[in-house]
This record gives sequence, structure tokens and C-alpha cells, in this order.
Amino acid sequence: MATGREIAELCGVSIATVSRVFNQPETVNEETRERVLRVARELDYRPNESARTLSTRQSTMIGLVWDTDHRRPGWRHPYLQDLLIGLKSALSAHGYHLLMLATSGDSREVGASLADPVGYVNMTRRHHLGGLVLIDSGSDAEAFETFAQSGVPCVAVDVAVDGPRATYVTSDNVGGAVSAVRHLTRLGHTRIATITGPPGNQPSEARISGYRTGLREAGLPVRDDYVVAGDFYRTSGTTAMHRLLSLAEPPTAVFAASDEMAVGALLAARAAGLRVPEDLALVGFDDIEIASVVDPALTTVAQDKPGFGVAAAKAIMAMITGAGREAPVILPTQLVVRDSCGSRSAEGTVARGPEASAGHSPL
Amino acid sequence: MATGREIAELCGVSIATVSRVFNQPETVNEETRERVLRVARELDYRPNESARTLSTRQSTMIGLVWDTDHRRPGWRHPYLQDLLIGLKSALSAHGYHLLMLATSGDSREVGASLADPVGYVNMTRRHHLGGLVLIDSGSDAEAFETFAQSGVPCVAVDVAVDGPRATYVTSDNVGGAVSAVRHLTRLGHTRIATITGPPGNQPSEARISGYRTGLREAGLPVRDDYVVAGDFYRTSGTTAMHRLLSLAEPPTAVFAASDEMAVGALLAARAAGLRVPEDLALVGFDDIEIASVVDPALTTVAQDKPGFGVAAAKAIMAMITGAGREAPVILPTQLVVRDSCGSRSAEGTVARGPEASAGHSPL
DNA sequence: TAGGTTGATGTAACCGCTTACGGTGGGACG
DNA sequence: CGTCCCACCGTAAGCGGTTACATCAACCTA
Repeated sequence: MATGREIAELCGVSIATVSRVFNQPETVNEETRERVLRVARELDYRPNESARTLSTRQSTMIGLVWDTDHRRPGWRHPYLQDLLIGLKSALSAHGYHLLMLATSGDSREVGASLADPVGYVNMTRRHHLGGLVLIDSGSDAEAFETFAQSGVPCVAVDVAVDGPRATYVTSDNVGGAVSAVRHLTRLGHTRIATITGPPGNQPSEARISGYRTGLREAGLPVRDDYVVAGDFYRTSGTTAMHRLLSLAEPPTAVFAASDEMAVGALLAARAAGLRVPEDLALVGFDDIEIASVVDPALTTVAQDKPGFGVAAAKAIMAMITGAGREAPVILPTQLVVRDSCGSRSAEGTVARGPEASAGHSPL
Repeated sequence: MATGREIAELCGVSIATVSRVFNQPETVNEETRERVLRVARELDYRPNESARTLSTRQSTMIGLVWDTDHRRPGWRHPYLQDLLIGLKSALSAHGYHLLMLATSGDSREVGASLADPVGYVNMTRRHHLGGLVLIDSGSDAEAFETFAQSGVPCVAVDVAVDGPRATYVTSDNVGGAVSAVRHLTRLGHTRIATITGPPGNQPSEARISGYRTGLREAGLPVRDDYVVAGDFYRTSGTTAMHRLLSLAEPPTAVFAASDEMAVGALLAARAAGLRVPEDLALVGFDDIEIASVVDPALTTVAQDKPGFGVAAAKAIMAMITGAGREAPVILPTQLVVRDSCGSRSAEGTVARGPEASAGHSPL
């Protein structure tokens, strides 16, 4: 590996000049600059990142905090891959890389895990990371708050955090839920139930709120027995559906707060001898891959999956260069109408209303 | 941030001793060692990774080379998340982290992309990465060869590479395909077709080979018109199925080299008025999430998804500490019998035979 | 012509840690 | 009692960059 010193000697300049060529090109004479660049190219010179970071106390890496929650071993993030794609591409535009922080193992490390966010924060300082991207694995909300308060630039996905240099990006969950319910009311449904996410989960609460708004909008009452709690998992959708079907006056339509639960509900309905969509209309949330595969294909509220990554990257870069915090980013959602509500629309038709995501509070 | 120097002063020792406490604890007197450790703990000391890397020319980071192929924009890795989970947890046991290399954007960088593997290799040297984990995004085989030849410790997933310090991890694709076909022949099928992955793709070729072996094992002929090429995508499964159904003597069973294509085939069969499994038996490969959701639930060859990550981590760590190359890792597969073949077995039943993965060449 | 500017470059300190090498004191040994 | 060895620790030279400050020539201005 060629070093700056070698280039300096070959060019007959000092290493300071070489450094300047790469960092403040305008301060060095054009002729020598060209010469340095040419030699650098010939030697295939690459500045040593460690040396640079050591000197400037600023690396070109962003930490990714993401872990599978031990309390929910089967949990998989519904769109991690898309998120990473967006994150990576947006970050690379700034020459930044993503460092997936690991949970300890190093004897020198006190132990970093989401149970000990401080460990991650220290990791951040150890590596002079520019900031952290926090990906929710189902129930890390409290831990995220610690990150956000630490002063390290943070952007959380799907968790509303607050801190001196922290922000978050999430979908317009309220608006998405409203559009789902609105879709059902327009089809004539009046007995609309919802299967929610785990209590306390922010997107879940927001979707419940949107559900209520949607009903009110149509002049329908909000019945407590039509709101049954799930946990985003498929099985919880099944049990919730059983419960709904056992009501004296079962709903004719269900809005599930996740596609997984919608699939669970679908299985339960089918097991109970109900036809979907004839006897029961179903709307999900997320638009994960299986939504288009189940039979009938699921009408659902789609999130802008790579958009999360791109928005997160933008926010974190803004907080690195700037000083303060950034405003939360609320991504619009789209109702994807398929077959699970009996709509006449063909598969894949997207009903996107500019009103779908407007005028509602973020979560 | 506390530095080694501060600790040294507080303890009345030299910074060399402090360093030794963390790197060669046995060479320092127990009493002073304890003292240093105590002070370090009090000050919440964390060794600066950049300084350490600069000095030792060895970081605790492994590069992750993974990119969405521009030629296949919709492609998603079937089990990236599980792979990452395995990779991360196994790596963290050694105190290592995963660095997701980004594709340039930095003015200092010549431009790194899979089209220019050299860029990544240079990135490796810049950051003094311990090695690279290469994740196939569908068609990077040639690029991977460049990585493998570069001398950097490399372990590829699902691509057989060769190099001075390179190895790979893949499933027993041959054995998996054999077990799939065997399952069909045992059910009495004699007209068994296969929908393959893209030509040249190694797992795909291996699965074809396993398909042939399985037929030969049962004394069945290999008919060319029963081998139709797909590309792992769902739609290719659909068109391939159409082709098969248009044959004078259509197959009664189909082994698809990916679950996605199996789903595509399922849709085509259904559209043609065929019942699955009554009129057509179907086996997939991968055991991705949708396999258990489609109706009928898909019988498929499951891969040990987190196992890829764990094995890759082990291999790369071995190559970092050791000097030479490691032997390729072939992970066993399991036939997961569900409903798409008309088997009587209940959902989720796993037929695992010790013979399933034995005696076949890797790819 | 003295003094002030400006542009281009060199000098050297520093970032925080690792490690080869040398020094010191005390116990074992002849 | 002199010598050798060994356990322990300090000194100092890096690792490869960045950057505040000094230097210096050339050019302006009064």
C-alpha cells in the first residue's frame, strides 16, 4: 500500500501538500496538484481510514443498531432488505458506510446489547461513528430513548424518539389506517373491526387512531369489542379473528394492523367456513411479499420500504453536517387494492389519493 | 473519552503497561493489572479503534459485499435477514463487526461496485478489514472470482470461489434436489419435470444434477422437455409451467428450483384448472416464508438459513487467524413436507433423512 | 524602497495505541 | 559473593494521516 509519504517524495513535495490535495484542493497550486494526483493514481494510493479517523476524530461510518429481540425470537423485520438497500445507496452517495454493530464478545467490551444501549453508544465513540440508525425489532422503544438522549446523532425507524440530535422516520400510519377503513366504508361495510399491534407500539397505536378516525369520518360508532389486540404475528391474527367471529354480531370487515395478522385472520376465517371476500372483507398493512401471494390476494396499506432507508440516510447526514436535530420524516402510504375486499379492481391496482396521508399527526 | 494516557497517569504507570493489561494481561503483575482495570472501569475507558487499527494494521471489521444487481432490480435475496442474524451473532463472539461496504460516492474513491471489485478490495485495505463476506445477488459469480483471487480472506455464499485465502458456503443442493425428487417418486410419480434457475448459476446447476440423480435412482428416464429454464423469479415459474402444460404428455409432478418459481407454477396450474396436489404435485426449494402461506402449503427443500451466516463467520475467522484457505462448507438441507404433493403428513412435518445430504458433490 | 498582502508550501505537533528494546531488582546458583 | 535469569515495567519509535503555524517569494501600494 502506497502512503502519503511515498507520494510526497516522488513528487518532491511535503506530505502536508499531499494531504491538502485531497482535502483542500483549492489551496494548492494547480500544477503540483495535478502532479500529485497523477502519482497517486499510478501508485493506486488510498488514504488510510484509520489514520484519518484518528486524526480528525470523525469516521465515514454510520452504526446500524439492529438486533433480534430475545423475547420475540421468530420476529423478522417485514422489510429489512429494502430498508438496507435504501440506506446503503443513500449513504454511499456521501461516501459513508454502514457498520453493523455486534453485541460484545470482545473481552475489552463491557457488553453491548439493546439491554445495554450504553455499550452501543460507547462503541460509537470507539469507532468515531458519525451517528446511529436504529431499527426497531419489535419492542426496543425504551432502549432507543437512551440512544436518542446520548447526544449521538440518531435516527430511528418506526419509533418516535426525542433527543438533542435525534429524529425518526415512520410511515403515515394514521393516514394509512384511515385510507384502509375508508376503503371498507365505501364498499358499504358498517361493521368494521380491527386487529391491532402490541399495546404501546407506536405504529400500532397510530393505526388504531386512524381506524377510529376512519369510522368517525363515515359516521360509524367505535365499538370496543371490535378492537382486539394482536402482536403483529400471524398467530395472533388467527386468535383475534376467532374472537371476533364469536361475537354476537361479528364484523363483516376487518382491518389488520399487519399483513402477517391479516393472513392469520384469513386462515381463521377460512377455517370457520367463511369466504373472503364474500363473507368477510380483509385489509392488511405493510404490503409484504406474501400479501400478493395469498388467496385471495390481500388488499393492504403499502409502506415506502426503500424510502425508509433513504430518508434515514438523509436525516443522519443532515445531522452530521448540521448541528441540531432534524424534523421527523413521515412517509406517505398507499392503499394497494387487491382481492380481499371484493373490490372490482384488478390485482395490483393502486389507489393513491393525495388525501390519504394528509392532515394527521405522525404516529 | 478517557485515553490510555490518563489511566496511566492515574495509576502511576506507563501507557505501555496500560496497553499490556488489555493485550497481554499475563505479562503484567496482578496487582497493577487490577489497579489499571479498576481505574479503566471507573473512567469508562474504551480503546480507540482507529488508533489500534492504525498501529496493528488489523481492524475488527469484516466487509460485507452485497449489492442489488442492476440487471435484476426486483431481485431480493431469499433469506438475507437470517443470514445476517447468523453472521452477526457468530462474528460478535469474536468481537468483530460487519461493515457494509458502500459503492463509492467519495471523491477520493475511484469507484467501487461489483463491476469494479478492485474498488472493494482497495476499500478492504483502506479499512484494514479482516476479510470479506460475499453475498450473491443472483449473478455476481465472475466478480466474486476477482475478490477471491485478490488474496484477501473471502468467503462467498452460494458461489463456489477459489483463491489463496478464499472459500465458500453453500447448501447441499444436489442432495436437496435428490430428496425432493425421491419424495415424488415414492409417491408414485413417474412424469417429473423441473423448473431450473438461470443457466450458469451454481446452485441451480447443482439442483439440476440432483434432479437427474433422483430420477436415475428410481430408474426413470431424464427427458429434455421436462427440464425448463427459469431464473428463480416467480414469473419465470409461471411461464415455465405453461410450457410444461402444453406438452403432449405433461408432467404430473414438478420440482421447482426455488419457492418463488414454485409459487409461479402454482398460479399457472391453478389458472389452467388443475388442482394441486390432486392433478399436480409441486416441490420447491428454499423454504422461504411464503412457502407455508400459499394454498396448498408448499412442500419444499429447506436450507439452514442462519447456518449460512454462522458457517461463513467461522470460516472467515479461521482464515484470519490461520494462514491458508478453509475447506468449503456444505450445509445439509431438509425436506419439509407440506400439502403440495398430496402427502398425508401434517403441516410442518419434517422428513429428515441422514442420507438426504450425503454422498454428493457440493454444487 | 519600506511595508503589507497574498498564494503556495514546508515544519512539526498531534491523534491514541502497540511493541521492540532496554533497564532494574531480586532470587537461584556455583 | 559474583553471575545469570527472569519477571516486570518504562522509553521511545512508529502507524499514516491532518492542520495550526511559520516561511518565503512575488507582487502591490504609498
